[in-house]
Amino acid sequence: MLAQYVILGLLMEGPKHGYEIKQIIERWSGLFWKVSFGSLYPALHRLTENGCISIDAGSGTDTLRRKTFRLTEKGEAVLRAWLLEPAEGTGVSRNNTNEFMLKFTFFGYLTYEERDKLIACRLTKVKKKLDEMEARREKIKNSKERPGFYAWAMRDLIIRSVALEYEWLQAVRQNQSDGPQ
Amino acid sequence: MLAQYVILGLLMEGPKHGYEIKQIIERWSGLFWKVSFGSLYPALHRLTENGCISIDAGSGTDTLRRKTFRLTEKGEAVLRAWLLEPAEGTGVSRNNTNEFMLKFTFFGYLTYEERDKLIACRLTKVKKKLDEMEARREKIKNSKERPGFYAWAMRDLIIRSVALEYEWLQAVRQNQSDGPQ
DNA sequence: ACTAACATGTAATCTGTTACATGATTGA
DNA sequence: TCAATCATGTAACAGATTACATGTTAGT
Repeated sequence: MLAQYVILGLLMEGPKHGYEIKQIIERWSGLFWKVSFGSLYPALHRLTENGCISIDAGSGTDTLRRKTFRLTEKGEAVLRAWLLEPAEGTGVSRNNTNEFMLKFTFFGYLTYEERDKLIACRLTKVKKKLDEMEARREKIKNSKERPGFYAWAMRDLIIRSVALEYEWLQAVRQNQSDGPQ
Repeated sequence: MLAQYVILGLLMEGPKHGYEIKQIIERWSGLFWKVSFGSLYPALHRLTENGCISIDAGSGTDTLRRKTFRLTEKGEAVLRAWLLEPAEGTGVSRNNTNEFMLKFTFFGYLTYEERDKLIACRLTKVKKKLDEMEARREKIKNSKERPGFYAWAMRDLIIRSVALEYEWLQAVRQNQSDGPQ
């Protein structure tokens, strides 16, 4: 699902073939996001049928039969629409392997106003989550619930990682005007 | 898959019924782990067939027909075995929504030696990952690759979150002897 | 000659979510 | 009485991984 948008995002730089896309994703982040060929190629086929990407004429006929995929105008529009809708979920979450992080990576393709608004929106959400988590921690502290050392420490790390995202977002917001691009 | 182990871990505290287990998971961490009924109940059935848990006699016959599940000796052994095998994957990763975190929560059921060994193992892995990531960042910095402000900032957050886990692990290792339990 | 990496693809499989169905209990 | 929550369960569906199949190219 998200794979499709990552493909579109990477093709913004220029045409690429499938294997290349996988390599970039791996390099660019063995970090928090992986794609297997079993989902990459079907995704490329779907996007081609959609008309979001096109296969460059002549490609696929060389000895390595590699196909060069190119972003279409429709694909660009679809990417933009996806980037502009605020991501659900905060911090270390289950499914959405941080949809926000994935979108964020491509924020350079938005205008300053657009991305600043998205970052502000995210900032509000993360702050709210952080407050909730800290309030919940206080509540547990003052109750008879005794969660044991390890459950408690786990909660501490989760809260701190959300706090880290919050501070990071603030710094990003400050610096984005100074940074390259 | 992981749901099964979480069930076993929670049943260590005492018998519970399904709905209760879901509530605990939600409370205990709307944080980074969720279970839907559609996976919880089938998991409970599988575990019952396995002989890892048993249904208390008489339960399921009251008006609310709720069933009380109890950990068996086999279930306890299966949980222990799972806790003792070092978790794969580091930090913010795709699938394993931090298998380590999930295991860590139940470390209280292991001996001091067992959990200290696991934490030490984790510490080594996280340090290695962190070093790799920092080296990669340096390499990119000194090359002509210019990833743009947002891709760069994304990388920064990922590295910092792994660094956070590293520092947290060190603190946990220091404090576990002092803490409760 | 052989191995590793390049390159694309499909099918079986697994796992989990969503949506539905059923019915009891509690409090407003 | 009505809504919310308690309580369990199934079936359809979506998504992704693994394993397999196929063939090329480059380096040792």
